[in-house]
Amino acid sequence: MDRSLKRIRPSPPSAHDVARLAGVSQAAVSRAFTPGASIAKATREKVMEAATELGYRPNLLARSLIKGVSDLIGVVIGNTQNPFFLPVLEELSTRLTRAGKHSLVFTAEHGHDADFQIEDVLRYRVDALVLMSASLSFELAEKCSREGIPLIFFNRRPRWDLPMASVTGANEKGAGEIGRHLLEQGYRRIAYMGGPTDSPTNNEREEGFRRALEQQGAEPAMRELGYLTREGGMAAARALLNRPDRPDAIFCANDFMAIAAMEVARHEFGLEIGREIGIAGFDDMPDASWPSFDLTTYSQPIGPMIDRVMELVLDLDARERFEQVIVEGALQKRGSTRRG
Amino acid sequence: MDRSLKRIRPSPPSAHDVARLAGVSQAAVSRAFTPGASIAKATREKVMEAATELGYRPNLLARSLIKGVSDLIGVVIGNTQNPFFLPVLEELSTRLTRAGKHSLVFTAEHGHDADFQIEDVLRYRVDALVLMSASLSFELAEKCSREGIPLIFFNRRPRWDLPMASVTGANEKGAGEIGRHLLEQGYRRIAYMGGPTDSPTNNEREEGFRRALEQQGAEPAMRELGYLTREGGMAAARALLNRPDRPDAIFCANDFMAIAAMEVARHEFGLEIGREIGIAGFDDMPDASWPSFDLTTYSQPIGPMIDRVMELVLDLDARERFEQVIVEGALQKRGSTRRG
DNA sequence: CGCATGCTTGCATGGCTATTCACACAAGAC
DNA sequence: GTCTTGTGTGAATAGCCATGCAAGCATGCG
Repeated sequence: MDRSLKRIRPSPPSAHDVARLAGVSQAAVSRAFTPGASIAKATREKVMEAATELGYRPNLLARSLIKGVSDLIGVVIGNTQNPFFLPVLEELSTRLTRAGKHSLVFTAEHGHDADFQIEDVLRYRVDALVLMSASLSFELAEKCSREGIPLIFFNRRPRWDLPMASVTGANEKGAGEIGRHLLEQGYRRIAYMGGPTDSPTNNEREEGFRRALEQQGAEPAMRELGYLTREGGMAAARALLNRPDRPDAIFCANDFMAIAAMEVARHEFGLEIGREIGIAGFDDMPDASWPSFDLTTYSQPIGPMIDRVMELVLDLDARERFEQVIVEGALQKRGSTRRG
Repeated sequence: MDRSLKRIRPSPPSAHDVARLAGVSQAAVSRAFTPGASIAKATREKVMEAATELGYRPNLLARSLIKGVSDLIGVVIGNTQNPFFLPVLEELSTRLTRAGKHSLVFTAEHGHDADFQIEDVLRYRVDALVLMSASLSFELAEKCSREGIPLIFFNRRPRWDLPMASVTGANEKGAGEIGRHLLEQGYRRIAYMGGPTDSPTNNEREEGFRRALEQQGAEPAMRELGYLTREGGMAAARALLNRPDRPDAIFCANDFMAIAAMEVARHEFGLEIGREIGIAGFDDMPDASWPSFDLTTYSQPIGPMIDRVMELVLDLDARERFEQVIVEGALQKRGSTRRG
């Protein structure tokens, strides 16, 4: 009986309310809030005044419904402990907002499958989908493309030959530079420590590295593939360092794992980093330059990479060009591979 | 002339299309997709079949428009380099998705002001707003509350006596434990290194720390307040360590700054961490337990904290109780404060 | 003064779905 | 066989805003 739910939420004023107060039509209100619309200055002011008084704010959901464009960009972050992605996410979100878009963030729960959530993403009619280090099943990818939603992979190339763009660092090139650098420094028993073999990023880095060693006539690298977690990296490092032919240098698929390896080498095996064991990573994430790590690595320049992502998100034409953009970084020589 | 924009986007099928194909009304389609709605099993199947054939997916924007509930939760992350927030954000986003909500992420561009963006947030009719380590001006906060949008501060108490809830770690208690721990370890010239004084989080930690020292009859701590960036932390550490009465222990407002301080102490001043200088932080972020840091800290348990955030987001009643939830963590004694 | 032009404005409609209401129909009670 | 329930269904409406269209108005030109 009159168990009135205490104003669950006072429904916000609509354009009609404003129109009534301002003594104009609802259409005028709409135009007042549309930059460049055909409306007299005086009218716009009247409307704005009424709007302020009522606390009116156009409902973007309704606008999206009409325009068929939501201005929402889905961002899927692969479930990773890798701190590299925090600045990336921040930068992306900032830039999207500045461009009048907004980021709807999802996390891929179990490693690979952003699958389950995609359904939700699509229901919100996002204008584009940015996948950060996450994968996608064949069907799902197809579903998006059929839906006309551009797919942009960040830091990961799409596995199949499907219509989607990608922005990645210079994996092969960078890994090659790391390989040559290690040889120059005099390391000879070199290992590669990577992620899962079904990760294109991992494979490109390994391949670039392998090829560089080969070209220099060096022994092929030992391999140890773990997961991309902290524990995975540590386990992989232990496996390598326990080998009878213990490597004297390790190139890790990313900085995060490199730091894990460094910690194991230094604190579990008592090795002096650089002199007794060289360690290199990939990404140049902020942690890499802490003096305690001083990690040699190949940078993935976040700013320029996001630049390219934004182009792909905003440029309609790009939807038809499924570019594989590669952004070059630079070798960061640091103490972790300094021998003498 | 017929410069047809090559199917800008094939407008997705609507409930009407499905209804026509299935030979039912649009209402039936709606019901088929509404769990618990009054619809015959056979009808639902017919609808689902047609829906699958057309690739139909209910438009959440339209649904939101009707229901007056968007299922969108605004998440504002303060512009911070602090890696602590990546796992927090991931966990929050995952949990929201699991609860059928979705996170609209914004970044507060210039330190304090999430202000500018709030306007956008409100236009999307978010159901709630979670502020992570970000502040909000008085007017904006009021605007939200007038709009009926619950505000939830995470890791930061609202500065004014306004209707908003907060979930924070046990700042005072934790800082007190750190203080007592440092004294127990025999440190005597103790410093506090914190963030800006207008940050309630900073102030609570400093206050808890100060009081603990006082109760133990110890000298009041030296203070050095920097910004919450890496460079700020390093600068503050240099200032402290250059003092004639150099402290023998430093408690930093968070792990991120503690690590910055540790790096300066170790690599610029050549001090042995623990023996010559004790360092403690707050948060227990993943990096803190790398053996190279082995940082004593007070944990902010992400899981339980997010639990409480979710309660506040989901529980309608909570909107009327503006709770200040404090989640206790535990002192993590590690090597960075081990003297002998 | 007549008319063309350009700027403003309101009306009406559309976009997509959830929900109320009334109604049809089947099953069960008597 | 009638009456009552109950279940399923469709028509109609609402929710909020943008936009095509036509009409109003003023201005400028001839």
